[in-house]
Amino acid sequence: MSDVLPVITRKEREFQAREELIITHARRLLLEKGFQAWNMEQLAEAVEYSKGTLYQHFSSKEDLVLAVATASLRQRADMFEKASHFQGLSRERIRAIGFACCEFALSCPEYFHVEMMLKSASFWEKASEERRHAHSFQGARCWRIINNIVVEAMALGDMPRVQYSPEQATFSLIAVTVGSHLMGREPQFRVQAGIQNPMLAVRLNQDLICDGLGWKPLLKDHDYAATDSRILAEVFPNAAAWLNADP
Amino acid sequence: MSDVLPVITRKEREFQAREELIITHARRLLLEKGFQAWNMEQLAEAVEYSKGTLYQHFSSKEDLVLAVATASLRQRADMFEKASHFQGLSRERIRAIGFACCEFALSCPEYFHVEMMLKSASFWEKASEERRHAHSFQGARCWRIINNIVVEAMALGDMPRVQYSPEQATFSLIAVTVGSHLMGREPQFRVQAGIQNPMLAVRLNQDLICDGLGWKPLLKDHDYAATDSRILAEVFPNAAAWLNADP
DNA sequence: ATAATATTTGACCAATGGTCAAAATGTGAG
DNA sequence: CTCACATTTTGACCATTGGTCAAATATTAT
Repeated sequence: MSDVLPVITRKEREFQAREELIITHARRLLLEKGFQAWNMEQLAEAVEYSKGTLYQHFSSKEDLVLAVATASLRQRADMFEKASHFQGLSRERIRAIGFACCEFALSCPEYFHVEMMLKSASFWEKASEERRHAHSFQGARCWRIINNIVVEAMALGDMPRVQYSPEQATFSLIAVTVGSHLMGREPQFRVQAGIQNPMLAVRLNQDLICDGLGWKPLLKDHDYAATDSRILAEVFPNAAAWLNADP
Repeated sequence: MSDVLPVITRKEREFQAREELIITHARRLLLEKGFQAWNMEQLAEAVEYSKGTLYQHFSSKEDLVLAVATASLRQRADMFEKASHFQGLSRERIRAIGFACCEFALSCPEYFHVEMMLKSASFWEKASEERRHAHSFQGARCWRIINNIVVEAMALGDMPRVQYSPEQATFSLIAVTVGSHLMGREPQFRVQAGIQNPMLAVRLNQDLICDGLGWKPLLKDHDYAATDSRILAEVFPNAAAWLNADP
């Protein structure tokens, strides 16, 4: 019961707490206004510190935004990890990941757009080396979790391994997911496509890819509604009724 | 043979030519540097006019970038239209659109990222009303061409119409395509997925969606290599060997 | 209490999107 | 050709904002 063990001092804890505060407010601004329509002064006011203090945490506005994205991405990986422990068929497990991704998208609605933003070279290179590394690390976590399930599915014979490599299948799943989340946020597309619940559209598209990959059991050969109930109950007990609704 | 008919005067032609010049250079800068890492002064130098002249064409930097995106999108719709005249089965025709989209992506590599950029509210509202309208119009053209083929496929019985509405199927195709193009441009993903040719990955993912939709004939039931040869020969005679290569 | 150290602040700087009066160019009548 | 008028182009100028740093303030140690 001494002060020796904790290598994190009170100061450092306060510093970290402040960093989280800044990130939270920056995330809100990103969601409400995008990247351009707010400035560091406004953010400083919002967190009740001065601009100079912000720059003790982040080397640039880009560095800060990358930190926001990475925080969200870590949450995404955490939720993927949790979902990956779901007990069931390989396709049921990838389905749990699909739910996790929707749950995540509801919790971090700004994420996918921010992620697209920081892909431009000029953005990336204005962020600090550590933060870039941290972001890549969390991205790799997400990739690995999905890829592991795909590899396992092929090993179990749930998915044919002749046509596509596991990495290609993983890429397909990620591409359709990102594309669906991005498009599902566009009012114009939502109207044209008559989409009421964008998350349902995301999961539908994931199903199409899985069926296309021949990932058994196919949609028509299994009672996935029962699976969904289990996933919601076991993995997201608090999420409740956000997905099945199709008004 | 008089000067009466052309309602476009020499001045107006020169004005339009200069606008195209500006858009072309802006597109190059967007591709090389993204949105932030160049300024209107540099662009003015590049086109050998002054900053003030640029603002006779565009009300803001955002307005200019939207013009770039719309010019690309018009080209995309034109190529879709051309591809949609391909004679063949409904799934062969949607395949021709898939090729058109890859050909387009090679010709306008900056497009998808720029498109994502202008989805943020602050960006959109800094552009002029006319340009926003022009952009929506070209977007609707692309949508309609795809949707028409989907509707036709369902009418012909090539695709089951019970599970998904044509609009949902169209949305799936667009989402997977956009997602694949975006992800395929990320070196990190390319390495992880072992992708040599991103365009091949895009078309593969489109195939997965089509198979998932039950769009007959399925990949395994038809000689699509022959179809591809026909598409390349008939629709893109100049494109030559950019796609089948799988080194 | 006081000195030493660490932290916070906001005035300041440089870069840049956007404006506009003045300069330059084009036009047409005499 | 010349001059007056209209149109177009220009770049100095302004306001905003990302980023810096010396001074002010707070904290800690003696």
